[in-house]
Amino acid sequence: VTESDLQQMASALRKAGYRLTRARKTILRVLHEGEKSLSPAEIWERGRLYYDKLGLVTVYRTLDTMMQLGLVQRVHGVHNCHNYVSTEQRTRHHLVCQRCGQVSEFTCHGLENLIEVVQQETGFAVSEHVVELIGFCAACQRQIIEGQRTQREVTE
Amino acid sequence: VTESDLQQMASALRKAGYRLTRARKTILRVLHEGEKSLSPAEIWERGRLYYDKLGLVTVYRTLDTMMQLGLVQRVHGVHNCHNYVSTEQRTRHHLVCQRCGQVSEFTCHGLENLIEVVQQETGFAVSEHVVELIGFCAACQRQIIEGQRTQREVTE
DNA sequence: GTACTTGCAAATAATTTGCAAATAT
DNA sequence: ATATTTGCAAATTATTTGCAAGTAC
Repeated sequence: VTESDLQQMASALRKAGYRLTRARKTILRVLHEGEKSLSPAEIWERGRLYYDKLGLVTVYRTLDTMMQLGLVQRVHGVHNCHNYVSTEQRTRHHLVCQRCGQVSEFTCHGLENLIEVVQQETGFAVSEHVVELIGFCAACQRQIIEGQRTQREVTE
Repeated sequence: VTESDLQQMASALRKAGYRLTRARKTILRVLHEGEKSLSPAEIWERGRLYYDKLGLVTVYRTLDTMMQLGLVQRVHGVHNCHNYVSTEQRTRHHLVCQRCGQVSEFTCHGLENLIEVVQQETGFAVSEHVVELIGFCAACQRQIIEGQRTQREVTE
């Protein structure tokens, strides 16, 4: 999450022939600094702190183009599938905290093997994959335990 | 995809204290015979062939309760995340054809190991996962090749 | 200067809620 | 008999489109 990452994403837009407008820079920035995945509405909300004229429609349109360029990815929770994160690395493997929403990435060993086996067995040609682990991050686990303790104290 | 599977799902509803209504039986049946994942609107459309008074709202509500009971699962395509399939087995691993929409399941060897490693490394407690492979089924691969051949014949 | 982009308003699509009538047990 | 469930209409929410004004290059 460095400044140069941001530059890189900006130049990817430029290379593809898109103009580097204030709205797009704002959206890039918001996605970039977000440690968790964000809905279009949330991106809009945060973006207006930097650029108060930003329109929600522009957020939708920009997310579309950025998806096409592979600069952002959709995050598929068990329920919510409409959040986005910026593609920092090329790994497509998200670890999603179902309490605080934090999204981190993990390296997924052995997936290539699995894909190979499945292709052999089924005749499928696999071109994409969605792999997400959903659970509770370390911090939230601690807070949940705290909460239980507090509750017990109150109840008794 | 047998008749007794259907019975089983029906009795799961009953056990959870839900009534076995005509609408619910219809929705179960549609999901059950569907080889591919279906959107709420598609389920409604197919369901009305069996029960013409079926309401779309009921489809939404029934899908909610069936999700809660684990009788259906959402299928997360790269774009579309609002389709459902019935949970025949307990595997949560879908192989999705991006051309014809067919959903099949595959056995996912080695995932437990991966989850274990990630938990160790990150302190995350993983409780759910979404693993989907997206690509082209064998039949669609053949048809694509056919199509190219035909096109070439036409062009030349 | 000009083509691309924006933001608004309005249109469309998707999902949820309130409630009287219907029905499963 | 009665509590649950339904289906309709209406409300809400999410997303897309048309278009004149604005802006990056």
